[in-house]
Amino acid sequence: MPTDQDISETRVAQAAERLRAWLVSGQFRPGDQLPTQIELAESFGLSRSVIREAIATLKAEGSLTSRRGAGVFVASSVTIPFRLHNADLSQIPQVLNLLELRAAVEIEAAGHAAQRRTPTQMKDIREALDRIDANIGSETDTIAGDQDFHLAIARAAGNPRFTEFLDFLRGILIPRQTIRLKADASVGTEGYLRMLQREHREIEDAIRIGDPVGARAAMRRHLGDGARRYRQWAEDSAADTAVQAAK
Amino acid sequence: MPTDQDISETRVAQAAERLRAWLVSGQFRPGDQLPTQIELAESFGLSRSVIREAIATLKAEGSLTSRRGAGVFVASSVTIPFRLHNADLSQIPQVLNLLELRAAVEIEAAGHAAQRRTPTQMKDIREALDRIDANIGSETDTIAGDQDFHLAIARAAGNPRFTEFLDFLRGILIPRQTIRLKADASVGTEGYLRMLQREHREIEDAIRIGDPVGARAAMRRHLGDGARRYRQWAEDSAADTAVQAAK
DNA sequence: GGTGAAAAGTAGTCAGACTAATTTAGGGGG
DNA sequence: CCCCCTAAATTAGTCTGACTACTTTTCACC
Repeated sequence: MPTDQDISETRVAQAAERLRAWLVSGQFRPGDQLPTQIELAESFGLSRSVIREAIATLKAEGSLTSRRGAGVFVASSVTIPFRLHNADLSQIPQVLNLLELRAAVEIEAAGHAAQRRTPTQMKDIREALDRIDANIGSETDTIAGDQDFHLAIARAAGNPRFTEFLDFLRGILIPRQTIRLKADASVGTEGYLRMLQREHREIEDAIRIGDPVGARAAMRRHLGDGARRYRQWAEDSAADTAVQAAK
Repeated sequence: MPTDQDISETRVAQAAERLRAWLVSGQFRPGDQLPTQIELAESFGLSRSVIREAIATLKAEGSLTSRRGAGVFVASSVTIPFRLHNADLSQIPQVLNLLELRAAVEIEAAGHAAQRRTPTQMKDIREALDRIDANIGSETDTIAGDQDFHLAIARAAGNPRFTEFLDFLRGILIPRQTIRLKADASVGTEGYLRMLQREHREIEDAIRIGDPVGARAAMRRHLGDGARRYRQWAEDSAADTAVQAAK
């Protein structure tokens, strides 16, 4: 059985990291030419092969381009990738870990929203809630409404990175969430949705009156409950489905 | 004016293309081991360097992994990339937005750590603090110690996704942070570091006694102060440095 | 049959040389 | 003075061979 633990980073990874830092810090701006590979090798104290592989990595990520005979250049727009490795979302603990990460960001987003939301953003939040109320019979519309509500809060936080990151996690978790809601629905759609709406209202209230502590607390409660419900449902259905052997 | 058109693909690109074809065609399935680099070089009629760079490309894309001494393998499970677009960190607001995102995760990590930390993890946190005290004269050691402290807390949160994500953000923000510390240092290294340590101790106390609310509050204060200090320094030095033309 | 140490196998790193392309510099002609 | 052509310098791409660090396998020993 392989130990499967990456302890020591390779020098290629280290070099790539240093180069990424250069790009991101603005030391080299889009279109700029990097030092020659030989110079990089000398200044990093590494061999040219390692530098070349690091550059190959950044080229694959879209951050660098190179022209034979000319040099290595910074691509027009720098994007830094973050990868979720081993994202096996059939594993319940994996999903819970991601839900927890998302909760961390959403809780803080609610707090910022309470301090920064514009009147327009407040209106968007409120309208999302009203839409859920209106569609409380339809499953799909309700899911969409719930997404809208959380998205509106993220926007109101006034930090585009929050929106970006939550969009990313949402994309991963939505399929799971849909299943969860269906499971909950079997218990009793309407009652469940009304409870959700109570939690939503608490969040909205705190944001409206500009109370960041209250907004964070309400959001924490809301997401904590959601995670608990998911865990419960997952364990129940796991007991049914019996076995899922190797990975 | 450069022709700027890549007409002839490099051999690295060709090799990467052939390997990609293997993966999508299902000739090699997730978890499978590829032929050795030497065998690949021979069968492709290319040098090992070219094969290695092609592999580096596919690793960057998340399709392959390699284990030193063992071999190259098809990535066993999905890796989902999250990209920070237009991450121009020479812009101060951009840095502040990322610091805020990091704070959201670190605050929650401190809370989880207070509830979940093992005795060993508690010891790691404490040792990181002691190390900062011991090196309170040296700049570089202190920065490393600070990183270790925050890293130990992230680990103690018991959710590997937190560690992963914070590592990612740290890699981006470290160069900035280093600069910031130097700037602060000019004001008075020792006094500044002692203040940092006071904040650190508060966090550590709360985690030790298992108080998640206190841990989150202390971490929020600590990171909030850090962001304020960074903003202050950035605005000051922007006024000074005025211009930085081309190189 | 289990165990531990030696051997074999494999990716990671380094050094140097050569190839092919671009960029720069210089010289000659208009 | 400018333009164009050629030659030199520069630079990324490729190849070779060696060595290191780590893992897996083998095999003798208990």
